[in-house]
Amino acid sequence: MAKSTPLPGKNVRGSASGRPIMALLDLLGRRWTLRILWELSAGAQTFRDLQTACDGASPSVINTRLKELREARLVIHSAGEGYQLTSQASELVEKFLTLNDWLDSWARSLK
Amino acid sequence: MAKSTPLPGKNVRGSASGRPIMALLDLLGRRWTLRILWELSAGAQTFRDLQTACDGASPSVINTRLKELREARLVIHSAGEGYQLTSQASELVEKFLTLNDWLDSWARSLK
DNA sequence: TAATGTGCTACTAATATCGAAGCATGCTAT
DNA sequence: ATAGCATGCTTCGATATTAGTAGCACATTA
Repeated sequence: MAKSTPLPGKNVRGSASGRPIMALLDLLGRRWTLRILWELSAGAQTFRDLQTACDGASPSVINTRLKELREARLVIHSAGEGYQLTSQASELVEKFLTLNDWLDSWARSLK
Repeated sequence: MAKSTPLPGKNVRGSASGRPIMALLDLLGRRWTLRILWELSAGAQTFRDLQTACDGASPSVINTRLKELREARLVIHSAGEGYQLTSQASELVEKFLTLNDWLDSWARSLK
């Protein structure tokens, strides 16, 4: 059975509760998903640019992740611009990945 | 070659830059990692309780994730208490805990 | 019309994860 | 002391996911 896109209200891998947080944790816990959101937070990218930015990850995975992110309305594709975050995703990435201070302190603590 | 724990300053899957953000994205993008942090944010848990909370995920994966999280100093294990977040990890998880409004709006937008 | 860019799909191989079983240690009650 | 019981795992074959390479279809540009 093919893995389906985790969305609020649906059963997701590891939880049958339908709670949005579980869908989000499942979605973001797939390989390359966080990285893609991160790379797109810098601005719109074409499929190939995105692939390059992701250190040459397979097109098959990139494409699967983009499909999931589009179903989850976190990414949209527009002909001229390429792939970009929805405003909703921008908010998420802002909350989630504005971690500069935290990252510095994490890195220091591990030296 | 076995997958190693992604840490700041090291080469991680998908990036040779050593940047802390890349280590974090790799670490958090592994299955169950986000979920474990989420479950532990409610308080310390024993290995088995954590496994139950994670809907019966395999002990092998849970154990691998816990090892990684301990190496990354995001989780500690104390004999009496079980597994728990470090203060650093708590700060990080704050980011998820403050997502309630975002999650509601995400869920609504997908109905 | 040939070259280039873009967004993919198809396929096989490698890796990661699942799922069940079970082991070792340290309690605790009998 | 010993028979449970909880905890923290380890092992292993089966299954699922991801990686990696090749190449197709369409559009634009030269």
